[in-house]
Amino acid sequence: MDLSLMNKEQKKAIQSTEGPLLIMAGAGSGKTRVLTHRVAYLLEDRGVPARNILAITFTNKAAREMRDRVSALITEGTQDMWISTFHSMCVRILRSNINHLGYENSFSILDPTDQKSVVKDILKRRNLDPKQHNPRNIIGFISDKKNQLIRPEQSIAEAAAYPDTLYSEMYHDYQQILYRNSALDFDDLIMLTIELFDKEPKVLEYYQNRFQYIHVDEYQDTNHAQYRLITQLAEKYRNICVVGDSDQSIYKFRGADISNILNFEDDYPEAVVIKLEQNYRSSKNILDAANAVIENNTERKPKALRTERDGGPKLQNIVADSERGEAEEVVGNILDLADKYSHSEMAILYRTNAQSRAIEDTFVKSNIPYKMVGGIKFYDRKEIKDLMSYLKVILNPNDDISFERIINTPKRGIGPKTVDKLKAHGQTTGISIFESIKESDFIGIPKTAVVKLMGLVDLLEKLAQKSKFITITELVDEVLESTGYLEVLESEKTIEARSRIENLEEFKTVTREFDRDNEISDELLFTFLSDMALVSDQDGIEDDGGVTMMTMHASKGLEFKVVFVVGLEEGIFPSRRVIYDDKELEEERRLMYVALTRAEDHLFLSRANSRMIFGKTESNMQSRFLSEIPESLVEGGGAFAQGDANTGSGLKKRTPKRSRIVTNNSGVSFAIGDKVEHKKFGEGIISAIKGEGDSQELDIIFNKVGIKRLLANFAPIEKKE
DNA sequence: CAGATTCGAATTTTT
DNA sequence: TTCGAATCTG
Repeated sequence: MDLSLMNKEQKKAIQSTEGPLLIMAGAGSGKTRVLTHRVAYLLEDRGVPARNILAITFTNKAAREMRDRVSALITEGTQDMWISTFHSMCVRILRSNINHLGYENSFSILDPTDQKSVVKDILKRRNLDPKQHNPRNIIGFISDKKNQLIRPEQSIAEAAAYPDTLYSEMYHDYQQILYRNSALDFDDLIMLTIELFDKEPKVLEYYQNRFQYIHVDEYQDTNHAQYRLITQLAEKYRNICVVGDSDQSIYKFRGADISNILNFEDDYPEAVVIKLEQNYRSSKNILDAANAVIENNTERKPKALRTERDGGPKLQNIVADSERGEAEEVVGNILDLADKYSHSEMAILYRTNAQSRAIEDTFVKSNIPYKMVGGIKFYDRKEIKDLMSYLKVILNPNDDISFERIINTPKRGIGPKTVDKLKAHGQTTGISIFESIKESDFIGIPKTAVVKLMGLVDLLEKLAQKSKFITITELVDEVLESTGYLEVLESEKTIEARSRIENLEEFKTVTREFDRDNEISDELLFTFLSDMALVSDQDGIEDDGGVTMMTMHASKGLEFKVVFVVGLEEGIFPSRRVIYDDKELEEERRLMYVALTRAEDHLFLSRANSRMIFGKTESNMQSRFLSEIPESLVEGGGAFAQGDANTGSGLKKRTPKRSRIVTNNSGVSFAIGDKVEHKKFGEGIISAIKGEGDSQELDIIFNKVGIKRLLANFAPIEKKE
């Protein structure tokens, strides 16, 4: 293996193959290169058989890339090597072993929408109001428990007070329903694999022997369950190599536990620790800015990225009037740079998907090609989910969750009352909806509905027969035709319906690709659905030119020559919800760090003096993260001086910048940053202005009582100075 | 039962 | 603002 282009640390990381290894890899430090070379080195120089190597990533895309890059480095094939995500690894293990836990090996995998319908069902059955108990919170609760490897019984036993006691009961219901449907959610995949290993030491030992060399990428994002799983697998050989950067941990809200990486050396006292601090991506100015920001986090291991690149252009500060103006500034700068960089080398990063709208509109108007990552997901679209549900039911008629979705889609006159009766019957007898239909004659369902239900059952059974002899693409066509799904859409003649048909067509490019790689067999549909359950839209981002638009979260692991970070305002980024929680604020700062370190050459930081949020105009102070960047690194207006500075691009003249001014009854005007005196609360400073007219509100940070939101017109306040 | 209308909630989310 | 879901009406 040729390692001559590697630096000292990288070489050491590649060659330390025996025993535990922690690689602390800063942003842009060539982490992926190290990982791929390490695997190749194991294969070629150490003669480790491919089948004894495991590499775990978080995304399918990352897994695919890793396999490709390893393949490019070595002569033999990589088919025997497991390079996969946590989830697909667990699916593979569970498909052959889950019978030990009482589930069918043909288990189906629930997506978040399915989860939601299960929870709503539970709420209904318990006569609870979904408004009082947001299904999202309940799903979140269940997910948390599973990530902590807490089973329903234990959760019930441990629940101390009200909502937890109820939620634990619902967790119990939920798990029971899933079990009866032989369905697993994403968290189950991990939790049940661990349970399997605990229960069946022989199975665990088989995989321990198989995976003698284990690699885990993005280790800072592992949750407790994933940590346990890795610990189990690595216990025997202890050749465990984890790679990560605690400064880039931005998924705590999903259960990621940063202490996994921080405590690695305690778990494996013999561990070798290697720091990769040489950055090969960003210019010095960008890196200095990122380092300056992240240094404000108190809970971190000190680490500073170095670069040999020169300063490069200064960071550009953009202050616009509105989100519209902000978008126009971005476009102006893109046009300026268009002769030096292609569109696909540029990206716009924002905190929330909602912020993409103004930018997208402006892009359309300016004819700038773009691609948007995330937002409304392809596989979340109704038509795709409907189709998938048909396929799932064809494979597994007892999948009630999917069956309920399609029982009256397209409309075939089977209403909620009928469905309720079927479900009730199923509940008392313990059989599925599909089976219940066969007895529908006897459970008080009107004759007309019975006929329709029988017709549906008949159709599905025919499709199930056929599915064994045709390709998935043919099956999809068959479903769309025979159910009348396509017909209904075609007769609608709306733009909406048109786009749904297009999406279904798009789906068929996926099935065609699958059909190309797979032979027709009675396992075909099973294989297809298993594959599909774990793919995400992130996988399909292909480079067809165009500026990338995405959330900062989605940008992790990517790099661009030119990066725009937009919406740098208090309340937007950092998000309003975390401002008073130091821990969460630090996570938010790590997100800023991730965003900044995506940039190679040019970095633009922008904000708007006011913007529409949920239909209301709001003004916010500049983000504290901006103030954390040394002014010497920044250009454009008065850099980050409070509440001032105009655009950096001289291209377009924006309306002269002015903070929004509001007036109260006495005719006094207020702007962000003004000091005020309140009759009761004392001295304070205005931090945000929301809304218009009489309902206009001021957020004021008072020295004594903290932040208060007051009506500008009526609050007893006076401007100071 | 199905379409129309009103109501209310609204980060981030690799699988 | 914009989405989905609950509620109302024919």
